[in-house]
Amino acid sequence: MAHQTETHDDWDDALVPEERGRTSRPEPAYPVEVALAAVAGRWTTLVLRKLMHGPHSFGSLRERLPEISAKVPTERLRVLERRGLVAHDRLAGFPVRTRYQLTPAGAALRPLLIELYRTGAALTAADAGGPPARTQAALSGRSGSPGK
Amino acid sequence: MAHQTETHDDWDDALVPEERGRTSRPEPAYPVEVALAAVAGRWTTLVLRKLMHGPHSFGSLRERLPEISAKVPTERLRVLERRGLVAHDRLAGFPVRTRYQLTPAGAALRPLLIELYRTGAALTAADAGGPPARTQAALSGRSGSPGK
DNA sequence: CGGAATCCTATCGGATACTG
DNA sequence: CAGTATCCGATAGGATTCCG
Repeated sequence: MAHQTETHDDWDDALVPEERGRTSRPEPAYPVEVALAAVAGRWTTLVLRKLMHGPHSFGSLRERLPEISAKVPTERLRVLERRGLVAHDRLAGFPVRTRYQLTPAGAALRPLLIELYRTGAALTAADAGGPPARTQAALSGRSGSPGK
Repeated sequence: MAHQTETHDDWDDALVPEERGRTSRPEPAYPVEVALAAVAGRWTTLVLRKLMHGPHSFGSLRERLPEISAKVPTERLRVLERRGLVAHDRLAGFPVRTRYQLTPAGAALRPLLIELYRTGAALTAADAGGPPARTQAALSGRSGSPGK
């Protein structure tokens, strides 16, 4: 394997397929950060999951998530809206009813939620199945030049 | 479609394939939360990405992530270790050198990182391509019984 | 070189109370 | 019913300093 003069920042094409992914800091435009920002925050994935089933009203969401406080769904929904992941409309008439639903962009988060579940389940299984994975013994003790 | 007496919490099998996924709060054992916890925190995904390429020393990591402060990588690495995602061994001898590398469990995060990038890139593209997605106009005005 | 300890600040999450 | 406004405690992140 050829190593260059200095940097061997070998960018993995699977992890960083584009040029804009080659950042050395967590800038907001970095795609991974964008996706994380979309699902970040307590209750966010649960709200999204509910909305994946279809539209929900404000109270309807709170019913399904009983332990959520008053402010949180408001905050979450507002952020999700600002990001274009959720939209709402008001069904006027009686006691005002608002309907929240995912936009196409929001619906696009579905594969990510599935992958999050899958990964988390796998990690949990690994926890129970095997030991803490102290791979120390598997490490080779090469003490060559530090490289840089 | 059969609806039961009260709850029509139709659980999407893709989103919630198992019984333990049927939670109404963000409990730590909920797989999605497990996965999110693994990649949560500033710089975490970047650290993981570096380690995906292979082992790194403490200083090596800081070199690659210049703007990271001293405490953060320590904290991140410790947390990742506690979760069994990273392991380290010390290459004794001269100025002590420590080698961090992913455990098999840590390497299992790779698909998630890829999916995060993919999703984030898609969201960004949607941002640039289309308007803020005020789908209000696209919402159908069904004013039937709220269901519950 | 590789950390641990300490301090400080910004932000988040939650509870409560009030408004449209 | 559907929010908004305010307060507050907990925590995360960053800088700095010191120790193995």
